[in-house]
Amino acid sequence: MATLRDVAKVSGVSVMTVSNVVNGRPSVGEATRQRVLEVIAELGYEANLTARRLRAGRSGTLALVVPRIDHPYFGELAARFTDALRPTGRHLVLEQSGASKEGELGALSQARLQQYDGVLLSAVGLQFADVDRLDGGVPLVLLGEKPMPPRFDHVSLGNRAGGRLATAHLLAHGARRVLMLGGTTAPTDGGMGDLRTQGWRDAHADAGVPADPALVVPLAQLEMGWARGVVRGLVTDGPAFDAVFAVTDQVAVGVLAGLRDAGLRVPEDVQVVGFDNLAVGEHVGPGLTTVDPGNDVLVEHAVRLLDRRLAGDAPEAEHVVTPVRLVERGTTR
Amino acid sequence: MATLRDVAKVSGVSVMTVSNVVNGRPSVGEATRQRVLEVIAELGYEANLTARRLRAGRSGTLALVVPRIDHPYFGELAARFTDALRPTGRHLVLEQSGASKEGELGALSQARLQQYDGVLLSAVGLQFADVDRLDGGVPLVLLGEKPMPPRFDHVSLGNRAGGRLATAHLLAHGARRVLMLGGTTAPTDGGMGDLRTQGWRDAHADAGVPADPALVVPLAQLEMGWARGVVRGLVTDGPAFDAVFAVTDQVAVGVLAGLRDAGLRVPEDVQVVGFDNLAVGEHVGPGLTTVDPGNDVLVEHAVRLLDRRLAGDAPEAEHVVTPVRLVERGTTR
DNA sequence: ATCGGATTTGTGAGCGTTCACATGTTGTGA
DNA sequence: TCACAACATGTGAACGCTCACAAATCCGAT
Repeated sequence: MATLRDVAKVSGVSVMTVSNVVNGRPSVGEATRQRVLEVIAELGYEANLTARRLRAGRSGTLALVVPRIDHPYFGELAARFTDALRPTGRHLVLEQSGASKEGELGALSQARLQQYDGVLLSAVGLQFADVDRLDGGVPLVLLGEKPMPPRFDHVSLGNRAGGRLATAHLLAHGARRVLMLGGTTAPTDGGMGDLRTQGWRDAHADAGVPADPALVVPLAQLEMGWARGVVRGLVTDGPAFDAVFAVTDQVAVGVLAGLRDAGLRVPEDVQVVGFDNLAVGEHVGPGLTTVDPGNDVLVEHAVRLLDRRLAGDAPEAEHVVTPVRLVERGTTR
Repeated sequence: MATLRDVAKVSGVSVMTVSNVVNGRPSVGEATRQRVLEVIAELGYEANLTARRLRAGRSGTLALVVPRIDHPYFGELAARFTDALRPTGRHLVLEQSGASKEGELGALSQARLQQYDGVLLSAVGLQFADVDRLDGGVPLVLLGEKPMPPRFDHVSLGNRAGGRLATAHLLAHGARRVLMLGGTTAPTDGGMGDLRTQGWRDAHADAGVPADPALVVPLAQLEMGWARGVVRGLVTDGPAFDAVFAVTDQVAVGVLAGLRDAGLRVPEDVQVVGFDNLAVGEHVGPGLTTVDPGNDVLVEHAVRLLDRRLAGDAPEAEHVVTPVRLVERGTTR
């Protein structure tokens, strides 16, 4: 690989002048610039980003850390961020923190985060303490639901409002026994499950319908297959229900399959609402009614907050909650 | 951030000794090692990966470049690679080359690729020439279907065999007019569409059933929504068909929705087979019959080939094609 | 001629690490 | 007592780049 020095030698100028040309700095004479550019093309020189980063401290690269990229929610989110960042000339790489504790810590090590100008961290699997340990060496914006150290900028979805919206919709359309699938019977980590379940309770209170705790069914995994099996079991052995609020669309797809397995019709026998507004929801079954969590707003704010830090402003941390919106489709009446 | 020098100063040894401790090199006395480790813990020292990479030339980081991470196929693939690589101590970052030409070139620039020890490049949107331009500065394994410069290691799916398998299955189960949705009427770039369509032709030839060219319908986008609309249109205005071979599962999900829109039953009126064996296929409609493209084998070989290059062996490039397998579910009889 | 100022180019150091090698330190046998 | 390993630690340079600053060049105005 050609280096700055090679280019300098061939074009008969100093290394610094070549650097100035490469970086488009103004103080270079037109003739010199042309000559240098020719040599650059000739030698096929490309800047060594590693060296640049070591010296200059920036890399033009941001990272998005997500638990698992094969969860469609994160895939869609990652694509949104990439699209939002591309026009600004920065670029995004994705890191998976993974399910395992070690993978998570590895992804969060200062050593790794240091490599980026800024990090968007989806804190789903992380505990407060894990995140608290990170000393703000790198501009960091947290994404996700859990309570997190307030010194970090933090954008979360309107989980509670969304749960309320979804459940209210079901109750308003005649449901009386709304299964909260993937909820938490007692508050655990203040995460997604807790908040969406709280929204489910809120809606019941609003509507004056008693919220039967037996209808809150936790899920060991928020996966389609798992949810499907659980729903199938609940139809025969569980409490009676005439609607399901699935904690995620992923779960909702499993619910639809499970209800079909059990011979129940949607929405006639059981109504279903999901959460996330995944692309697949539009095309599954009669169309999944779901809560749009405002990912566009999430991305917009996250980028804004990160930019603010990158610009060196260090105002007090902000905590933004996105607005949610119900998307009505065929799984509700 | 603490540096090697800080640690050295505090623990009263030289920088090199600290480096030796950090890298677990053997030539360090036990007492010294302990002291240094203590200081490291005390100062919270973590190695600067950028500096290490600049000096040592390796980073322990591999990259997987995919067109769009929000396509479930790539999400699942990325997760597989991450899982396969984690035990080996290396780690994987994901880059999106994106739909745009510029994004693609950016992701493929030597400058970017240089930052990694090795690169897995999913060459879906790339032309032969784009890839050919890359001079092997970095160990590179190509993934994907298109014809590529033979000097690169290359793993591709058994596209043609898969198309044949899918179509044969339909023909064997009574279908006579199999729509090839997302196929190519004339060979274009030798990519996925061409190959799977060729498989569709193969199966017809095998079965002695005439392959009506009118049944090959290209798709502007391989997306659920788009495919859905096209199918709906074909039911009323297109050639008669009693089965659909969808070029991807993503398309197949759209097909299922489109057929439902048109009031057709699956598999009674129309049978459907997809390609990719995405997780969602199992739970959509009556369960999507699909071709498993052997992603496990893909990953295994890709990692093996990359490791070979990383080890410095430079034997002749290999081109591996994965074995495919039909997964029978409810959308076929 | 001389000067000040703007413009253009060059110099040396250093980012944090690792490499090749030199030096120091200890123990062992003759 | 000395030579010679074997082990332990240290030295200086270098990776390729950018920073702060110094030096050179050019220009018209005095």
